[in-house]
Amino acid sequence: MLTPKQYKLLMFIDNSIKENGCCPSFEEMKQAVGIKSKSGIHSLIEELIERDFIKKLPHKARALEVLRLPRFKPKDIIEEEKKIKSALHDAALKIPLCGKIAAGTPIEAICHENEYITIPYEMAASGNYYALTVEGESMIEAGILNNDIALIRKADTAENGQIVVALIDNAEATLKVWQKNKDEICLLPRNKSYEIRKFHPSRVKVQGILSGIIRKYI
Amino acid sequence: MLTPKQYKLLMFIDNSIKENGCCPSFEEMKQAVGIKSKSGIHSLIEELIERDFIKKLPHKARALEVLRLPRFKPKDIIEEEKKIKSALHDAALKIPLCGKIAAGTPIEAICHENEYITIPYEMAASGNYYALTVEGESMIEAGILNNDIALIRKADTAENGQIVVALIDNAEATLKVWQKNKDEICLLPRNKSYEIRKFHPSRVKVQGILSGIIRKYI
DNA sequence: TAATATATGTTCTACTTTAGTTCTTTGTTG
DNA sequence: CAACAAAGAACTAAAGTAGAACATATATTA
Repeated sequence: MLTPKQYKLLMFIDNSIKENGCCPSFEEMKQAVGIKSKSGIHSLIEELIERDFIKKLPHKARALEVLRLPRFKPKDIIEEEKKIKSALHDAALKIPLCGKIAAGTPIEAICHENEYITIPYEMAASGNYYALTVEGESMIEAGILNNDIALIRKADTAENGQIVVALIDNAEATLKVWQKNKDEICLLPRNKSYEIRKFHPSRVKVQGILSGIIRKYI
Repeated sequence: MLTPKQYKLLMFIDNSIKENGCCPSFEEMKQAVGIKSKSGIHSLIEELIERDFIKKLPHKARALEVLRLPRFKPKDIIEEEKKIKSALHDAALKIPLCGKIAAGTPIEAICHENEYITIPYEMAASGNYYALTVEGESMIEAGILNNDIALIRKADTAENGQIVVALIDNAEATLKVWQKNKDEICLLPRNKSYEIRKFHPSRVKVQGILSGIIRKYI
């Protein structure tokens, strides 16, 4: 049976010939298998020849031929493929990135369908999510900075104290702490130099609840 | 198997015969393959004959015959594989989650190999990354809160002003703003109630540079 | 049909680039 | 430390490029 490297190389050569019609060079094999020296490839190939998996025209370059393929995969390869699969599963969550939150238009209107952000799987295990770029400093004391990416779970109601995306007069979307009193909605900033805004409940709609923050440092 | 030029020529000849019904001349092949001398074509053809891909009627002009073509994969399989590859590329990376950053022991020592966090692909396009849970409030004015997940890019040097994971006396790891003066390292908090700590350069090592923050709201 | 022109194919030399081999060093692991 | 795997340098070989001279087919036409 083959070692993982031998298996990987054999499959690469076979695949490469079937796809490109021509035999890969040692340099290409190096890359594919992930080793840094041609001598490594050389010995792998000798081993594959010895085991009758490939044939070589002597004194020719790029003149390998695959004779047969192994029936079984080495265990390590199976393990690796499983990992890749689960990584794929975990990573499958892409959510749309919907422009800037302080913009004066409703969120739906400014969604570009082709911008997505990949988010941590655990972060959005269920429900519908979207992402916004935060503009402005009004939530700075809640650790939400300008240009942070806010992950929003779609919702139309909120509990007091939650940070929400609120749509005011169907025109302006903003990220604030939600507080509903008897006859009014208060949108609380988390920055002392910003003022609390109060609205009649009919003027304000919850568009989503803040579910995560992602920030990148350059 | 074939070299790229051999493959190109073989496919051209095969195609040409199928399309025009007759074998192309050397001049035509020169153009098709992109070389400037007939001798090159000649040797390519000799090689193709040697490998049993084409046959030649001796002492005849334009008298080549294609015997076989390299085995190909069905196109749909190639397409599918490409899709998987690009999905993988887009997929989020998993990086190890390494315990809490304020802990008194060096980071390497507390890494649990089996805890991972999936992060946005764009966030860690290259290099080696790991993640830490932030403990404490010392960076609160930089928008980094208790329990945030800090994404760290492994590094052993930093520029002044960057937020780094600093290891002090090989014992204590901490997240602070890095500032190197003439003869001392200053670790600056971003919280007025914390003090700046100063060390002799020999006592402090950079373990990584803050590359991202991920926060989850429940 | 023989002579000839043109198209086509072959061989040679010289050279550059790419590919493959071998050997030494280095590092790892049991 | 022995056994092994990998990395790298130095080397050898093959592939590719180019041009010229030569050889052979095929077509033309006197």
